[in-house]
Amino acid sequence: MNTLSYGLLSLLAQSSYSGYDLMLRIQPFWPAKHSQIYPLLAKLEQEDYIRFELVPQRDKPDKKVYSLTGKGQEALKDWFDQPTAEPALRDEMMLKVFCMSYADRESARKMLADRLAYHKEQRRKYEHKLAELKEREGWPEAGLPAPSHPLFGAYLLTRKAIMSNETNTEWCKWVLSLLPEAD
Amino acid sequence: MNTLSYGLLSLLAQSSYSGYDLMLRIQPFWPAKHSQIYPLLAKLEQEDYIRFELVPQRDKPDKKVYSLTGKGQEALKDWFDQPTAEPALRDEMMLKVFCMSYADRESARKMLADRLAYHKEQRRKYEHKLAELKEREGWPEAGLPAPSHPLFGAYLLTRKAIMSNETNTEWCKWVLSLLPEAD
DNA sequence: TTCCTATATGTAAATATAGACATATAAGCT
DNA sequence: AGCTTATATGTCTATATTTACATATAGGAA
Repeated sequence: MNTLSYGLLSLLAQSSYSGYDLMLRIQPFWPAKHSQIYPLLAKLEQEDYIRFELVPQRDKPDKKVYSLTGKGQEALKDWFDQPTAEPALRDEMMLKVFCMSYADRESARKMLADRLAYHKEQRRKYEHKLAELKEREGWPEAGLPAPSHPLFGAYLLTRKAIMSNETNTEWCKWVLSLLPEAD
Repeated sequence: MNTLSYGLLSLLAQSSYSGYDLMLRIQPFWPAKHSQIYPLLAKLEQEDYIRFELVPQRDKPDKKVYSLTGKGQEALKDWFDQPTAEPALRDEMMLKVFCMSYADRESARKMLADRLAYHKEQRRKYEHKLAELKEREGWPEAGLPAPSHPLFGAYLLTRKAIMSNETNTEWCKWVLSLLPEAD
């Protein structure tokens, strides 16, 4: 049981999902390809942490909808109380910034403009997710979901993503302001 | 040549470092163990991107001090103009937050308090690095280093780290305020 | 019609990363 | 005297992760 496994269980604690859904939803928190997810789900199913139901679909391939077993729920609780690993950020751009004084002004500006566009697109997605959350049944009519609310965690994470997004956007704009166009 | 390789070249563009130094300095931007760094440096040296000088030391083991070759400098410039990969953040805590509504209040508070302590310690290190930068020779007496200054990138990255640190700290405190102690 | 994207699931091979084993010196702690 | 930490470099093995190969249906774009 590695961290990604627990991440999948954690998502399944909130709702049942197909492997494809899980793959898409875990991206913002733990990037992984489907080639890593599917074998892991098969292993978790074999070891009785999760089970699946085959759901035939029209217009789309059939899917396996996974849900937590009792053993899975217990594993999740045990994991929660274990020490948490430090976050690991790997960003090629930060490595490039290190040698920025040796690069062309235009190259540097382009790199930052690209990152800014990336953040803008991400921001759009986060706002969409927030709107989606607020339409989910059980969402409180006023204020935030309580800590016991199943959507509490998802809400906190979306807020976190938006906060980080704003900070990163601000940083990119600041750096661009230090690199005036050389027209 | 993978991203870590370019990261090492990027650090060496700024100054000469031993493998041990490189390992320590690249951590905030691209976490890697010495067991990954040393073989990579040997490969980069074999392929003439970097060279080293054996430096005997008293009181400490001898070291290899690496520096960029002309080929390394060219590779760095070419890399800079290539499209930059998206950042990848892997944080076990974010996965735990997803299922936080199913965990004990105390466990959740402990997790966040631990993270807060981690951020505080990191903040101390970043401030130290900033102070260190300002003592380096060539640092401008007033204002920021110019974009052409060799320390420009390091300064931008330290500022970025501090900004993110503040945002993450703020988020942790906000979540803790939503989880009052159940004394 | 051909290409690309999204949905959906899988496997095989290559690469990246982490953990353990190995060695050496010196300082500080118990 | 033995333990831990920091400096310093390396290898070997296990695991994690990515890339490529595979297949199937449907919709939209060119």
